Amino acid sequence: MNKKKITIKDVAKKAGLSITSVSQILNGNTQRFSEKAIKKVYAAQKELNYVPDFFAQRMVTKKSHLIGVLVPDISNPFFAQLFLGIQDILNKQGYVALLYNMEGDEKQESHYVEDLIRRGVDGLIIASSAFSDQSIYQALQRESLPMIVMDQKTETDMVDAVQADNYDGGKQAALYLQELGHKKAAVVLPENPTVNVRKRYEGFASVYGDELLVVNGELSTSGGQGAVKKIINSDITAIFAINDLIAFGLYMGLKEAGKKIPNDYSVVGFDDISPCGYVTPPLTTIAQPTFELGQEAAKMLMGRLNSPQKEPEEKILPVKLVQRFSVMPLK
Amino acid sequence: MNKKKITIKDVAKKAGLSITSVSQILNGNTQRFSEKAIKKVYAAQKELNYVPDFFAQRMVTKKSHLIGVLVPDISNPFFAQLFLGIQDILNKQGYVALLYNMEGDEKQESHYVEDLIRRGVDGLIIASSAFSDQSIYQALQRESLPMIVMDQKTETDMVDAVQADNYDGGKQAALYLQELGHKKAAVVLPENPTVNVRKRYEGFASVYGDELLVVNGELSTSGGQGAVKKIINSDITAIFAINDLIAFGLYMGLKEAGKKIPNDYSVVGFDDISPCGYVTPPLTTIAQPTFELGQEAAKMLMGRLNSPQKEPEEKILPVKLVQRFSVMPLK
DNA sequence: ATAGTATGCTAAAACGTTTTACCAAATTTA
DNA sequence: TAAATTTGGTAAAACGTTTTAGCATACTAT
Repeated sequence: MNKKKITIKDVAKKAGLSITSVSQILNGNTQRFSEKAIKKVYAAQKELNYVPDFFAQRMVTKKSHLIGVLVPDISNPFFAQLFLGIQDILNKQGYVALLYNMEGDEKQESHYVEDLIRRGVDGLIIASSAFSDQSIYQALQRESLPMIVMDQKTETDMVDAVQADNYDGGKQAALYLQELGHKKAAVVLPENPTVNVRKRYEGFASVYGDELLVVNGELSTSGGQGAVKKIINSDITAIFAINDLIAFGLYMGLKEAGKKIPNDYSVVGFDDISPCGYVTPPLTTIAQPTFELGQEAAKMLMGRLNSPQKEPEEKILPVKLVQRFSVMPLK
Repeated sequence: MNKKKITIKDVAKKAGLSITSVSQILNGNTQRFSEKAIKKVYAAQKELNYVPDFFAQRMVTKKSHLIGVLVPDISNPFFAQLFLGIQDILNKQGYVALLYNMEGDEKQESHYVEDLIRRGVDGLIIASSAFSDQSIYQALQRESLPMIVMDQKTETDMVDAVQADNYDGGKQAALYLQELGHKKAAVVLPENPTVNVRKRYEGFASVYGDELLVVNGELSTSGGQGAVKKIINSDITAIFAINDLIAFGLYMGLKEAGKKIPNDYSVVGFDDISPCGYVTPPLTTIAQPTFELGQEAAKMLMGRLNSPQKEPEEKILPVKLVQRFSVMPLK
């Protein structure tokens, strides 16, 4: 039970060198040292099974190799997938992600951010909505913490950003539906949409113009379910669900109402989360490169960490329509 | 741009007291101090907007208030939900979860655990499989780090554990199916099942005995899809998918094969993840109290942190059958 | 031979807390 | 009134690194 922590001092003693030398060599600054010294240090390290104390290290370097990640809902497979992409890159670079789930209380977002700052994260990836909160942005500026915002870039932000081509996605969905003969369409989206969601809508609206029925519903299955009432009271034949969860809600609601997809209504979603494939009928949707989106965000953050002064960058990844069986040509 | 870090020293100076006093008071050890001193310290803190440096604090206290969480696949909504439950409790207590996703390379699990240890986590929640790896266990013992294992408890482990009543779940599924007249059933599960999965199987087998067709398939949709071939070549009428993802795979495979659920085959799943509700037909399944499972694990870990010497505890949460529309009585 | 320059290494400061051990003054007890 | 105790506080050590500044010694060039 005598757990004596092994410190750099022990290694130095065993190697017959100074603490400084051990530190330098172990950190790769080997230029100024002899072969022999280097060998001895590594040998001692191995023998003692020495690993530097994380907190002591961080205290002096001020780098935690910790990245804060904020998502609105990790139980939405889209964000789980996104997180996986982020983690993929981060881990390869020796960084680790601290995941915070906003779940409802997005007002508290600034509270979480404060906490993340306290814990000494080196940077943030914000895939959540309430970034609009100016106070967050200022807190980050104050600490000069780099961050990447996902899908939330407003034109004025001087901040790195990565997003999917939401506008084009909406447009593709609309073009596809129109080509198949659908004259009138509905789109269901939240009342106060975040930027990315609004872009999808705008892309869609750019082709459907006035022949568009807008129905409000939250970004969840119940949001979609709640929207069907208005839809079945209209004369539209196609529905654009602003995300897949809403589309699934429509599935449920429409079934309850005795309507068939795609016979009565064609529906296309957005995201391409995995249930799209095993729902009935499989959902035609606009696929985001979700994993890659996460990777890209992480890469961009790593990039900024290495060169803090470079110009804010913005990356837009393409989306594509994946055709399954929830859409039919209107005869 | 002159970002001078505010330290406890600054607070001490402003309050006209010693560093020691400030530290004590701010940490709630106010007994030995006068009202006046206390007031002054708080005032100074507020005025300077002082917050203790995380790493300096940790370096001396050795507590990170960080909990490592290992899951096999965060994109499975089950684990996302579980994580939410964990986070719910942890955050309320001022702790934070470090989520690691094992995704495939479970051999690397011990590598991740090492990393978690290096980063100074105060404890671990392991919902992953390869805990069998003895070396992990030893590493943790060596550092005397508390951990909770989920769904992986083998009889011999002297470790805190929380799990769902997997055996009973399997049994409930079987009883239900049998009652509806199904004489022969199949169960699909991985070749080398983890403990929890085996328990489900055993519970199911305890009622079906010999009339049981065992088909192997991984814990994913593709695992279920791959299993249908063997199933349609048999004379069984009911299928127990050892988790919901497998069930969804069966949905896809059976459809391809031109079979209908529940008319041709009744299927029941396990977990009750959210897609169960919007798949067609909605999936009858054994519901785990997923969120609560996570909460319970977190609570138990907090408990052990506070009293390291208490006896290892084991908690089993009940599961229940939720009937939807993927099962029919056999006429 | 002498100045200059690599080469190989180290002592000590710094990072910002918590904790330990102790002290002086004021109050109580005998 | 002397001794003991309580009250309100502090100085300094410790935590385990990285980094800065510098120091011999040996080699090179003039």
